[in-house]
Amino acid sequence: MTDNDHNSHSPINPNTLPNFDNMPNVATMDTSHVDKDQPPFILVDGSYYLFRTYHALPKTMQNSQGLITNAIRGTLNALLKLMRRYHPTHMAVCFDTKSPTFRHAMSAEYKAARPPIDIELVEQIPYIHHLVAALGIPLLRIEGAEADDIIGTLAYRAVEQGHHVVISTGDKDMMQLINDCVILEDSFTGKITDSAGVIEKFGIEPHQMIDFLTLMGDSSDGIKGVPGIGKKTAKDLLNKYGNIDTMLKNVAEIKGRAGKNLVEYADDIPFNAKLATIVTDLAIGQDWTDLIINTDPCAHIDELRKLYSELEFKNELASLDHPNHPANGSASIADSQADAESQAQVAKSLQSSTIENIKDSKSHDKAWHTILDMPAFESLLEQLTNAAHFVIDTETTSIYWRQAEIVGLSFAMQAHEAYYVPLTHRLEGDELIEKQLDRDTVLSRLKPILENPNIGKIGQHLKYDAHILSHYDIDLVGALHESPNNWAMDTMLASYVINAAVTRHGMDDLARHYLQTQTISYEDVAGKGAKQVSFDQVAIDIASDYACEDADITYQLFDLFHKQLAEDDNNAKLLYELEIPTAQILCQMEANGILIKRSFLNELSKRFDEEIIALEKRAYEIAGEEFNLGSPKQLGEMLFDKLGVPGGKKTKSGQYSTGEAILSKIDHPLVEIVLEYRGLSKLKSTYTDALDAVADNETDRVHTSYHQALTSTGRLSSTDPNLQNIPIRTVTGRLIRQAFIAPKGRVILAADYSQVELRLMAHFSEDANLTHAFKEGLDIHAATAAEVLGKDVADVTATERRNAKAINFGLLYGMSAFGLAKQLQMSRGEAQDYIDMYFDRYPGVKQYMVDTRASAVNRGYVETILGRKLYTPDINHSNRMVKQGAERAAINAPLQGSAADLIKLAMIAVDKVLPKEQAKMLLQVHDELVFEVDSDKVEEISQLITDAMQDVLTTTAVEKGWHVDFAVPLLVETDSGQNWDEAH
DNA sequence: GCATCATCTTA
DNA sequence: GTAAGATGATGCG
Repeated sequence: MTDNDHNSHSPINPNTLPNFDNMPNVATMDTSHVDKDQPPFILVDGSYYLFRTYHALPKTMQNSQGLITNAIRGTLNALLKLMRRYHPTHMAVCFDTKSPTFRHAMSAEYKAARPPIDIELVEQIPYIHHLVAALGIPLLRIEGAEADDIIGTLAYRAVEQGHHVVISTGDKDMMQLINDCVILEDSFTGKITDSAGVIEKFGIEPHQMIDFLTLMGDSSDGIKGVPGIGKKTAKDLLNKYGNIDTMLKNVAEIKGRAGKNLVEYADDIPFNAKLATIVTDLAIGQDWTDLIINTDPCAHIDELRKLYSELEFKNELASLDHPNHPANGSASIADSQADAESQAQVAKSLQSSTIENIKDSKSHDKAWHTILDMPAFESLLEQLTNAAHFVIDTETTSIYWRQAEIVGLSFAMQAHEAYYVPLTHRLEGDELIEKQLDRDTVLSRLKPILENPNIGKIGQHLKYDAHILSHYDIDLVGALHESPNNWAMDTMLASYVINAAVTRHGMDDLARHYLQTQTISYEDVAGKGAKQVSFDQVAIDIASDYACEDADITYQLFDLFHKQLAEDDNNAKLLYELEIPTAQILCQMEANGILIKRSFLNELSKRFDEEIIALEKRAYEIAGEEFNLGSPKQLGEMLFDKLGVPGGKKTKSGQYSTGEAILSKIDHPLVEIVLEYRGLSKLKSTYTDALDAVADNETDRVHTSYHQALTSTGRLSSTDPNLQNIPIRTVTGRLIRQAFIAPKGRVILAADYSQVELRLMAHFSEDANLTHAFKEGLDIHAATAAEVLGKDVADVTATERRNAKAINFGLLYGMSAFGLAKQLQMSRGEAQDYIDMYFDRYPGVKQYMVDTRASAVNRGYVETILGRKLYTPDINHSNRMVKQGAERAAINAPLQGSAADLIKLAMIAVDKVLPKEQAKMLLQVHDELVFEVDSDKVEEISQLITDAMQDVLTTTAVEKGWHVDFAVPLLVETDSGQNWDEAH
């Protein structure tokens, strides 16, 4: 099918800039003459529906030819909805065209910022154009004009001539066109916005919308805005001054950053205002009176029939034989016409995208029970014993597992039914509420069931519940029969494996996204902020609803994910063979903790403090006055204003940039002091003081928490404290590492994968040179320098090696010449030459970059070595910067993500062979594992770990069904010593 | 009291 | 240029 241009109109010269000074203003025009009894003139922002429905509706809407039809259906539904609602006589659907407009002429960025649209959407566009035509609705595409401006112009003319207007769009920029007789209606979300709606949403009037956007900026439209002025400040300033002109006249009285930046960026305001303004006086031929809907049922019925059958819109097709034509806007037909399934899909997607339409989970028929007596508990025990699997959730006094005590337990054995067993809810005076069952009795009766490996355990973030239960000497185990590994399902990890990027993986997020259900929030039951109480202070009936809902929702999620995983064998394997076993190991590692030498940390802290004070004193002498050395703002003003040092650059929020990269270029005694001050105060506050504060007072061990469902690539993250960013690069920083020690009779042993991401690059790219270097065991950075410069490895200088190292890292990060130039302090051209030389010598690597970008664009995801799909949602973003960012992330993701897969496999492999009496796994730092090991077994255990890690792809991975023919050797380096520094 | 910015730490 | 988390300063309510 080809696009049919019979509805396109004569071009507008994109180089002719509109006259913004005399632009007619829809929001402020006179509307007293408008007759509201007539049906409104409807202007549809076709481009909005195209993009919105394409991204919001499932891609599973397809015909048997594999054509995705979600945007076609979504846009069609929007049109039909409008016709049903208004029975309009005049209407137009407006689309952008590909040709440049005056906005391109205004801004170079605008010109460059036209990325390709997803092919799956492009394919749908001609169908939409044809459908609009076949429905008898005028379609407007004007070369050189944007849909927004066509709509603005026609809306103005219609109102001028006495008609009221409905603009069908969800684009907030269009709010500037609202007045008494012009409203916006988003037919996808159902939201209608009039003047009151604008005031409610942004606190300003529609006629202030242009100024509002100009001040605040709008990244999606490339409007920069004034730094330091966001939604809120823009609103307040407009309320005070009415408009930007008045604001600028009184700018002297505007305090703070906003006032300062208004002056500084005043010159940019007119330009931004133009970008934000919708044109209302385009020289287009059509008048609203020309845009008549053809309501003759027979006019295009054959065309419609053809389209519906090709698209396989069955119910729409059937409805054509009905006496009424859909273009009549007959409600009875329109309601019956979309087929039930796709209507349901549309409805589902709608619910997930608008909070107002989300169910609350209580609207179901529910059977939620509170267990308060032994007979009821006995009955529950019997059900749990006989269940193949069930959901368990613990309620506790804290979100930190280390200090949490159990308050109650909830269970679910099927959807829509749940049980809560309150144990230690308290009255205000901390007294236990009497009617509850005894905690220890309940736990001891549950213990055999929770420890029974044949009864599957399901939960949301089970690592947490496992920690809690282990406080009470219960070892939570129990898998599904079809998956051998422990725990039947962790819904958080399941969601993470299925799609790490589509949503966060907290239960509230999962309920909203997958079940279209808004759960009771913790704040609802326990209050928020300082007034929040712990769960044992929540009344039992309220707590029971909350806890039962958690278990119920978790069960429903289990049902859903179980089905989804049955259809994707690799995802199931990633969950059951990789993530869940990893979670169990993490649970042990967190519980182990790492011993620290408190006295040493305290000494360091004291030493740092003395040096900091001395530095402050010297700084004040140089500056001539006291100021806060830790304040970038005060430092910037002191250095660049008061002391008059040249080289001041400002950040986007208007203050001087004083980052290390800038300061280290400045030759001034104060700078030296500041850099040393910063280094020391960072070490003191973030490490020496903080570690001492979080260490267990009895055991002197520090227990981090690993978050397993957070990063976009599959890496773990570590918090409270973060033990993945302990210093190593500087001598002083390394002192911190010396505080991490082993207990008497043991040593710290660290094992890390050498150059794992570059090896993965060699594997994926199959580049002959890179592969060769690793196979020969060369110093990879020196080898790169030698290769690129065409000299012998032995002749490579230190600088040459350093540059090669930077380029190797750059590769992993999706490097640009700009970025490399900054890193190496060379010109962009030099950096580009260097990159060109590199790609000339490593053509496989270049090809990998090209292929990975293409894969991300075409499929919407990239894959790791174990087949984990990492989705790249912004890969076709309309903003060029965002898109390029997504491309770099897409290049990096398979490398970083595969390294994460490998270390998880390694943890599982090592855990299996590690003699638990003689060694403990303590930490994971992305490509490194840290252990404490009996001193007399170091050699032996070190070898055990090295072998397990190096052979992981030929042993553990294969056992679990992943067959990877890795292109280069995996190398593990180990070392040991009295502390973590010595072990590295 | 809470959110955001700038800065700095790691792989 | 990728991926994270913690801190102090600052500004807002």
